[in-house]
Amino acid sequence: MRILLVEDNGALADGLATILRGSGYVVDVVHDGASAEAVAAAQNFDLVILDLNLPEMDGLDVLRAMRSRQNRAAVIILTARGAPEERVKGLDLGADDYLTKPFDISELEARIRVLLRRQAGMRSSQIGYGGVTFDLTSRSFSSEGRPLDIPARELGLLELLFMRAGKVVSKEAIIGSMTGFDEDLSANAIEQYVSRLRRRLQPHGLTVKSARGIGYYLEGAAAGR
Amino acid sequence: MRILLVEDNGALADGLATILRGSGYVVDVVHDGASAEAVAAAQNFDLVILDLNLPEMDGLDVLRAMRSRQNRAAVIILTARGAPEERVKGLDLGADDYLTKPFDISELEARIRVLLRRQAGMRSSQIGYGGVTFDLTSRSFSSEGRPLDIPARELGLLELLFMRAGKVVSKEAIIGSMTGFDEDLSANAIEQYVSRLRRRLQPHGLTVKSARGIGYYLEGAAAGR
DNA sequence: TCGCCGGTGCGTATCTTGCTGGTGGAGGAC
DNA sequence: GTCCTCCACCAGCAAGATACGCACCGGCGA
Repeated sequence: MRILLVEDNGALADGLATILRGSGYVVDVVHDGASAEAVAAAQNFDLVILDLNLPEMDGLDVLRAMRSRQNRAAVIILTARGAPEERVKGLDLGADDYLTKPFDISELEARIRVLLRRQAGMRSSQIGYGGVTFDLTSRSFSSEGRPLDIPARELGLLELLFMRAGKVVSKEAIIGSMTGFDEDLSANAIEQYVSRLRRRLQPHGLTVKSARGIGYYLEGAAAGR
Repeated sequence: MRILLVEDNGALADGLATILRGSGYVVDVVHDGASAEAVAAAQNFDLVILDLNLPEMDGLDVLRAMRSRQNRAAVIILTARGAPEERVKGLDLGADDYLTKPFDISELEARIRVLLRRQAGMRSSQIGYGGVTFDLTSRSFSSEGRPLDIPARELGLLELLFMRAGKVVSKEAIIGSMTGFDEDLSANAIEQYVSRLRRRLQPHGLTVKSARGIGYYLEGAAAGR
């Protein structure tokens, strides 16, 4: 986990950096707004701890610049100013949290854990295959950021194939997982869905291959988690 | 956007709920830990505001129970206790933020915005889609600098679609996040809002697409998050 | 009172679903 | 290599499901 610490008070910066390193984070320190801007633009950090009172460039301006550059790192603001309007402004500018000096080190560490935990949690719900990604939470497919418009039945089949990610799924297994107790589907119906899916997916670099007499599987470069 | 407020002090609960509703959130209120547990288990909320001092069941236990059930809703803890160890404990149990009473309403609202924004994967307070931008801070839409005048219900729906950033949102999810306990909405009503929104948004280059049998999503070039 | 907002009911247009049947190709038997 | 069988594929179709938008009504605030 990589943290950028922006703090002009040398003693405080050193102390914080030492403690955070002791907790296992990789910490880079800069002492003014302009360097913060430059470093944040050049490298990727998971988290930025940002003092508001900075020489060269105000902390809020650093934040604004980062966000306008689509930098998605989490940001914790540190400041001596306690005015509520200040805090609200910082938060609305895109900060994720706010601590007023003097603060408790263990509380800072707890808040860091919260933010890193959230970031980790956000990532894990997508599966990519070929040019297409599947979002587990919304159960929807998208290609290049655009949602794919797929009817329910075909979507169910595609989801199944995605979950088995490139392995062959037998026709019986497909029928089994797409029907309830009292319903049934002809094997031909499955072939029908496959045919329709193929046509729909062709522009997106994803193909459904058939294993003759056995079943179907996805072909395309696996990508993502 | 749906919020669960857990607070045993009746006056405070009423006051907060009124203010939040005034800001356009759907707010449900419960007064003790056991009910909080039950309600959170049964329904989906975008955010839970949780007092720690509760009858029946401690706030931290409610939080623990939620997280162990994989409930991923954002949680803000409210408490009179100011001890740093208390805060650290709350945050490490899975809370996303912590406010000590007495707190500033505008700060609470700012922190709510931060959490909702983060859930949507956004880093700044402005979201652009097609020719329309949404400002999280003022919860208002504008096109080419001019504010758009949209009735409350339609605004809620459009906000939801914006927050999901072009992903498909199921009709059930829409109904869920637009209604509280005792209310309900017909599926037809949603279709109605969509229809009205479409007419309203057409001049501004923004279209609501329907994924038949699944839900709705926004179409238009996404810009800024 | 008027006008706007929120919500329901219903007829119509559109899309999906599952089947049938015909065609073509794969692969085994000889 | 040739033939033959079986399987996969797809066009087309009818029935059913779903979304759409209009008409309309009640409520509330100006």
